[in-house]
Amino acid sequence: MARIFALVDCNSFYASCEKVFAPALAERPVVVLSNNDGCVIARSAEAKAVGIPMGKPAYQCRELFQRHGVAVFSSNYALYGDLSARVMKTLARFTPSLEVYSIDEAFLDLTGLPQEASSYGRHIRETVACWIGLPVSIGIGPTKTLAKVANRAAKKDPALEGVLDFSACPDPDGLLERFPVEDVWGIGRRYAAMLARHGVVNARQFRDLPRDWVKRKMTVGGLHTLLELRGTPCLDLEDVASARKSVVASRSFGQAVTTIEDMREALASHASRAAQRLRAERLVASGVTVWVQTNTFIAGEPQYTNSAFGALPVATSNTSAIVRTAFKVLGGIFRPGFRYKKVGVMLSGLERIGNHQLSLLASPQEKDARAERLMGTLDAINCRFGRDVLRLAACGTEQPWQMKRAAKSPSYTTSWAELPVAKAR
DNA sequence: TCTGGGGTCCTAGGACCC
DNA sequence: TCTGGGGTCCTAGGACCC
Repeated sequence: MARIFALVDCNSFYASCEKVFAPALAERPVVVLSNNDGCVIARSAEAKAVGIPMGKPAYQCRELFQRHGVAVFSSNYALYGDLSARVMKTLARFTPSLEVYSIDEAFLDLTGLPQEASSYGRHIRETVACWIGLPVSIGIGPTKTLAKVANRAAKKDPALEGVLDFSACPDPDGLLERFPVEDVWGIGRRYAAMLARHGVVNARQFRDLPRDWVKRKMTVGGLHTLLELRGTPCLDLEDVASARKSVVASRSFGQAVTTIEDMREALASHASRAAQRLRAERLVASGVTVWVQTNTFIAGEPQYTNSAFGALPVATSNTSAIVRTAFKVLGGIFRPGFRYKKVGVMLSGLERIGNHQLSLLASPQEKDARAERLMGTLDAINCRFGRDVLRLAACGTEQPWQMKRAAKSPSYTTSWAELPVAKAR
């Protein structure tokens, strides 16, 4: 049976989340900034209309913000993550098979749908708007790549009212011709530049290239994209999440860090977050990579970046064990005399808990069990009373390196203390 | 002054083995 | 001294995604 895929994607997701709880902002331009209040990472339709570019450093936009009365928010991932989960739960009602592709996108398998696909899409769209208060766009097609194409077209053309079925499109070739090749899923900046040198600038031209040329120039990934544009599915729905291979935690500092003491505090705090994510997914890690980095944007300042790997004696998700190894690795790469911008940690060699190889030198089981209970208690307390209420002393108390979040909205849906208040008259 | 964070996959090439 | 073919594993780098 011919496949039918739908891609549902929330419009200006982070900015829309902020609007859900601030109805006064409904018609106003809204932007959300990256961590550390660095760059613009989300813009409402109104903010796009006044010409605020994506990815632009916030300090270069101050004037635009003022002139147009833009509401500016620091990113609030607790809020976005929670609204995302609600959207996904809603979408799951509409399909036997759902792939959560990112925080604001999901693929739905609509193969065998008894009714017309675009009216089903409109029904999904209205339901999400009504239940969650978020606007979505829906693209439908015989492959995931064409569903992506349709989705973007649906978003761009207001006449489509947020839903487009590629298969029902009267002029598919024309649609692909108007579609810039760099906007095709799987074709990034580098490949787009290479293709432009060969005179290929739109999706139709790309679709009609010879397949072995594409395979040679862009490997199998590029070939899959080509075939998918021709309507041959190469990518299936991944409805069971594939096993994660690594966990990364890193942040830029709010202000430059120069001492190893501050560096260790920040590293301990990132490593704690990474270890907690490991435990939440019932995983253990066998290796720790640490990297440090100065601020490459400051010309004329001495630059240094380095990274190193350390094996954990036993695969573990225990925060203290991971922090201990991370400190050892940091000791090997930290050089005094630099103004550091960032420290990061990556946990690798992940395995399901219980599956992992026990070391011959492993400590007695009793000790392991106690450490495990301690971590369980720590997670439970932080879950109940708020993230980081309980943390390792090594994370410090002053934390001068903490990132800036000057304009964060309340955690409306994930913190008792910050619930929105409604008044009735 | 101020420039995000977290992932995956593919390939080429080197080391090493028989 | 010459010297083939085949395999595995690891790493680095490049490309992509949101």
